[in-house]
Amino acid sequence: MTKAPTASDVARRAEVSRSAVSLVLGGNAKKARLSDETQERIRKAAKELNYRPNAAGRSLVRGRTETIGLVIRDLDLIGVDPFLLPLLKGILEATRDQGYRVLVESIREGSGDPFGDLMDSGRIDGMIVENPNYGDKSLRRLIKSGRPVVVMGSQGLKEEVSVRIDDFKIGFVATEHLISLGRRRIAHIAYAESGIYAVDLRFRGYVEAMRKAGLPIEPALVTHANFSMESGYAAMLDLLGATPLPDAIFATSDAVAMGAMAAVQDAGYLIPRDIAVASVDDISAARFFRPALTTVTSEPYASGKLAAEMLIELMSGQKPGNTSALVDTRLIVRGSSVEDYSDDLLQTAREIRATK
Amino acid sequence: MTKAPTASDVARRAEVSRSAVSLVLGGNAKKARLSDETQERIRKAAKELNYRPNAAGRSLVRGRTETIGLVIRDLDLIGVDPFLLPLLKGILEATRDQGYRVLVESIREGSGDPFGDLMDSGRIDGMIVENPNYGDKSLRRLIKSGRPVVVMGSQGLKEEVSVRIDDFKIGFVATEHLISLGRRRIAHIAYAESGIYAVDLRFRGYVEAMRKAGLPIEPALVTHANFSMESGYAAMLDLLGATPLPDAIFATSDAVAMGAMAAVQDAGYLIPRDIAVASVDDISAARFFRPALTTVTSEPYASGKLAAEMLIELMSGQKPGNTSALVDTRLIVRGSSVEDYSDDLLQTAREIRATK
DNA sequence: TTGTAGGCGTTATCAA
DNA sequence: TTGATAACGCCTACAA
Repeated sequence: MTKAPTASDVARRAEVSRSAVSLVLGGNAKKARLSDETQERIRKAAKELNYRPNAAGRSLVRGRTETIGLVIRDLDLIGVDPFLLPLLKGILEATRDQGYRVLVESIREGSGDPFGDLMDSGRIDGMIVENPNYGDKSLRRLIKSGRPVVVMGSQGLKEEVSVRIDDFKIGFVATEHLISLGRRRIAHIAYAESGIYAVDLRFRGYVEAMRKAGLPIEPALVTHANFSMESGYAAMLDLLGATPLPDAIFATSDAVAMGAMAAVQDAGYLIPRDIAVASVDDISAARFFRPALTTVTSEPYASGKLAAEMLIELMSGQKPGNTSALVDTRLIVRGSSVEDYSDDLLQTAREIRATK
Repeated sequence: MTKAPTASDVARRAEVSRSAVSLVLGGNAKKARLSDETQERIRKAAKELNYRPNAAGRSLVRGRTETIGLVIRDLDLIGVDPFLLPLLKGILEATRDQGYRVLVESIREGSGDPFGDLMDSGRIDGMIVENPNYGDKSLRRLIKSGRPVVVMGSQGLKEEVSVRIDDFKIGFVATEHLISLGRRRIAHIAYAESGIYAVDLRFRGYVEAMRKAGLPIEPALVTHANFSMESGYAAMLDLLGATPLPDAIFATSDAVAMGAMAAVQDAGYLIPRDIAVASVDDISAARFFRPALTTVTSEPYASGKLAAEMLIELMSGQKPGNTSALVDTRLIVRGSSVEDYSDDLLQTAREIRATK
C-alpha cells in the first residue's frame, strides 16, 4: 500500500500540468478546450495510476462537500421506526444520481448546538431532519439562519422548508372510516407522547371526526404508546380495562397497532367483530397480519425522495418553488376494520411467480 | 450569511498565532503547553465567533476523514431488508463515541470498481459491507489490497475481516426443532436465490438436519423467495400445491415466513396444527404475529456493533485479534411451531406500563 | 511558551 | 490551447 496517486502524479505521467488534469477529470473539459489528444493522454494516465480525485482537497477549494446529512433525532428510534428505511431509500435514490452522498447522523439531545455543529463542520452541504422535537432550540436557530435544511414534518417557522403529510387529515380520515362502520366508542393510541407535532395533529383529526359525528371524547379511551409494538400491546391492555370496552381503535402507527391487535386477540376478542382497528403507515407487514391492517399510508419513500430533491434545489441556491410540500396519503381498507375484506394477494402472488 | 470563521479569525481575535488555536482546539493542548490563560482566551474567541474546525482542511492534512462507509449492495433491498436498521443502529452506536461519522452508500452492480472508488475517494477511512454478492470482483480486489474493510458474512478470502453468524447452524437448528416436533415433510423457503453465501449455508444446515433424521429431501419442497413478504406468499402457494402437503416450513427470513404464513392461513390451514413454521431473524413483528413466529435470531444489532468496533481497530492500524467474528444466535420457540406456546408479553407490558 | 513556515490535493485565475 | 500560481483551512515540525 503506497500512497494514493495525486493529480500531480497524473500530470507528470501524462506530461501536462496539474491544471490540465484538473480540467479534464473535474468534468470541465469542455470549458477549457484541451486537444482531444491531450485529454486522452490524461485519462489514460489517470487510469493507469488508478487515480481518484481526493474529496477533501476538492471540497476545500470548492467550498462544497457533495454530501448531505440525514439527521435522526434519537438513536433509540432507529431500531424501531419503520418509517426510516424507506425514507432513507428515497433520499439515496434522489441524491445518488446528482452525485451526492448521504451521511447519517444521530443527534444527542440538549448538548450545545448539535445541528449547527454538524451543518458547519464542513462535512455536509445541507441536511434533512427526520422526526425532530418540536421547538428544538438548535434546530430553530439553524433554520432561521437560512442554511439548506429540509425538515420532515414542521417546526412551525416561516423560514422552514419542509415535507409534510397532512397529519390532521390522517387522523380525521381514519377515525371517520371507523365511524362509518358504525363504531362509536373509538379509542385512540398515539405513537408517542404529545409534544411531537404530527402526534398532536393526528389527535386533533381524531377529535374533529368524533365531534362531527356527535361522539364524545372519553379521556379513558385516549392514550399513547412509545413507538414500539410492545408499548402498543401495553397501551391496549389499559384500554381493555375500560368499561364498556371500546369498539374500535385508531392507532397512529402500524407498529403500535400490531402490538395492540396482539393484545386484543390474546384477550380473546375478535378483530374486527369486537374491536375494529385502523392505523397509519402501511408498513409491509400490515398486509400480512391476519386480519390485515386497515391503515392510512404515511409515504416515507415519497417523502424522502421529495425532501432530497428540495434540498438539492436549496443547496444550488434557489429558493424552491414551494417551501412546504404536502405528500398525499390514502386510506387502505383491510380486514382489521371490515369483516369481509379480501385483497389481491393471490393476484400479486401469481405475478411474482410468473416473473420467477 | 457571511463566510464561516477560520482558525485565523480566531487567532486574530485571541491575539495568538494560528498554531496556538490549532493546538488548543485540535485536542493537543496538553502536548504543547500553552498557558492556561492563553488557552482560555482562545476558547473564548472560538466560542464568540462560533468557530468550527473545517473537516476538509483537517482531513487533508491528517490524511483521515473520521468517517466510515456502510455499503449496501442493492438499493432495492433497503426498502425491505429488516436487517438493515438494527445493523445501522449498532454501527452508529459503536462509532459515534469514537468520533466517527457514517456514510451510507449503495453500490451499482458491475460498474467499474465501485468499492475501490469509494474507498479511495477520500471520503471515508474504512467501510463495512453489508450483504455483498459472493465473489464480487471489485470487493475482492479491495479486500486483498488490505484496506480497512469489514464484511458482513463472508467472501471466503483469507485476507478478509468479517462478522458472521453461523448460517449452517441456523439452518440445522431450525430444521431440527421442527423435526423434534414430529414433523417429517419439512419444506424449505430460502430468502433469496442460491448464490448468496448465507442462503446456501442455511440450506446445507437444513439438509444436514434432515439427513441426520433419516428424512429425504424432496425437490418439490425446496424453493426460494425474494426478500419480500409478497414473494414468501407466492412461494408458499407453490408449496401448497404439493401432494401430500408439507407439515412444516423452514423459511430463512421472518419476512418470507410472514408472507408464507398468510398464504397458509388464507388457504384455510391452521398453524401450527397443519403446518408448523420456523424462520430466521426475530424482527420485532415476529413476536406479534398470531401465532407468534418461531425463529432463530440473526443479531443484526450486535453484528453492526461488532463490525464497527473491528473496523475501528483495523483503521487504527492494528490487526484485530480475530479476523472473523462469529455472532451467536439462538432459537426462540413461539406459537408458529408449538401449539401451547405462551410468552411473557403480559409481563413485558406490565413493565412498560410501570415505567410510563 | 509561542510563532513561523510549509504543505496536504484540489481548483480557479490569469498570463503566456 | 496550455501552464504557472495562488488560494482553500488546517496541522505540525521547527525555530525563536
